[in-house]
Amino acid sequence: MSASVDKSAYQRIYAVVRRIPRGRVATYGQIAALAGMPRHARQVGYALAHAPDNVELPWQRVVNGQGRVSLRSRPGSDDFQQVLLEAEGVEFGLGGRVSLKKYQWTPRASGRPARAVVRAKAKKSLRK
DNA sequence: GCAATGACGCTCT
DNA sequence: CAGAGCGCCATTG
Repeated sequence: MSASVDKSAYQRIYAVVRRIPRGRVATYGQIAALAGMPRHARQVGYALAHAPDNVELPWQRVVNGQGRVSLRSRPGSDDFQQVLLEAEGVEFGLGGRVSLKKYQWTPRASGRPARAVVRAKAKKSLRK
């Protein structure tokens, strides 16, 4: 019950992550925005860290805003995630970087990253 | 209740 | 394009 303050919030994040199609990646901020918390990118990572393994959760498709695989407290896992993504068709750059411009997932699926839309959403929630 | 931490993001240099 | 700094916010000790 420690992490179950508001199960809906975490469940929301998991639902969004589960929604990511294969061969595509999403950023923490994007997931947070889609989950209803624009500025809670960090919390998304926290939620995934506490994510139960009894449910299918493609956390591997979640990367940071730099298109890089976030390092975890456990070494070696970063490589594992990259391998999984490569197996899905996602190509990494030399610095282990992915072209979000090509692989970032978009709920609208217009063929092109609707980052502007996501940004507008976040802006809407910006404090006045 | 306060202090420290963390699978992050954005801006400036 | 890459590296470093500051900001945000919930969870944990």
